[in-house]
Amino acid sequence: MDSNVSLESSTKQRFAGRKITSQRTLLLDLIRKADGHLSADELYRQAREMGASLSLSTVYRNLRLFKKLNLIDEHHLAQEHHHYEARSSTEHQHLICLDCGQVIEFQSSFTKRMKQVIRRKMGFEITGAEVHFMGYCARCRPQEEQVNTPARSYGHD
Amino acid sequence: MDSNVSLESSTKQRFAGRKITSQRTLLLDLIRKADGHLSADELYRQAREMGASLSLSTVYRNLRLFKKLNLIDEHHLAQEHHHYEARSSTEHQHLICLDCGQVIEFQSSFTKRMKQVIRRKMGFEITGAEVHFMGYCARCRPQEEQVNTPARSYGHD
DNA sequence: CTTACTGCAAATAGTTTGCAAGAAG
DNA sequence: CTTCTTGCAAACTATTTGCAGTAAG
Repeated sequence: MDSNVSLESSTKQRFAGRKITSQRTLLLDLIRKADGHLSADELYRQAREMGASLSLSTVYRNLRLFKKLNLIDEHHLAQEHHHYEARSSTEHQHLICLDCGQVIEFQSSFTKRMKQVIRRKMGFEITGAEVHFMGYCARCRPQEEQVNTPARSYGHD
Repeated sequence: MDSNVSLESSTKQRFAGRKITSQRTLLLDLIRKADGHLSADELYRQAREMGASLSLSTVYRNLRLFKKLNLIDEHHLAQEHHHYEARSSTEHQHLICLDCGQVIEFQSSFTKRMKQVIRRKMGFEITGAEVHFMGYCARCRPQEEQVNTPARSYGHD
């Protein structure tokens, strides 16, 4: 299955015929080195802090390009703006704490299996997944058990 | 028994002390009757078509309220705007076709199980989930097995 | 040289907010 | 009557685009 992975290939190949500009190289580098997910604005700021000369439009334009070339993934987390991260071989999901706002990554084989089932049962060919769980992390979780919780009648757990 | 189906309770209870306005009643009705997910704008348009007098801000304000009261769920699909739908007892996930744009709902017990595992393993209390799979539906799926070809009109930029 | 890329500013899309008028309780 | 809600317009945030100048190939 790894026969066609090109994430590590040369810069030339990366951009598939497009021109290699300092902005593109830097942006992709920053995304790859970031350990989490970045917003367009965070990315822009980081680039400027490194002394690079580029504009926010360039950031957006290139994010779109990278996405099209499958170099990065775009996530629609529970926030107003998007987040981007380098496409990696290890697929993962996100836990979002509604209190402290942190985003925790986790892995689960469920997603992979779910995809298989969907392809078989519905003929839907899945190319990308976004799995987000919202809730409260161990630290922010309320201690006491609510008695009259109105919003949790999902066939119990 | 805790199986209070609060979704069907009286209008008074619904808004938890807030005032009951014609706009609120209509909006919630429309959301409940819609079989899919609506955007704020679609909802606004539908309401206007029914002759109702309301503004887009009112739609947004009330969507926010309904969300807070757990009457509806907000989804961040792979689009620029949000989608809303009545909170229902049957939890479901979304398949989004990147070609024709349709959003298909499906159910899977995987999600429920994943949530259990996460709570046990990570102590993360999950209150809401968004599971989206992007890809190509049976109709739009290319016949040939081109998985890695970015395919289709890449035009430029 | 040629064509694609960038920066800037202006344009959009989606959503929020301040304030005065109006409706619910 | 009092308080909450609405409508309108203006504000805001995230993102896109037109155009002329600039850099990559």
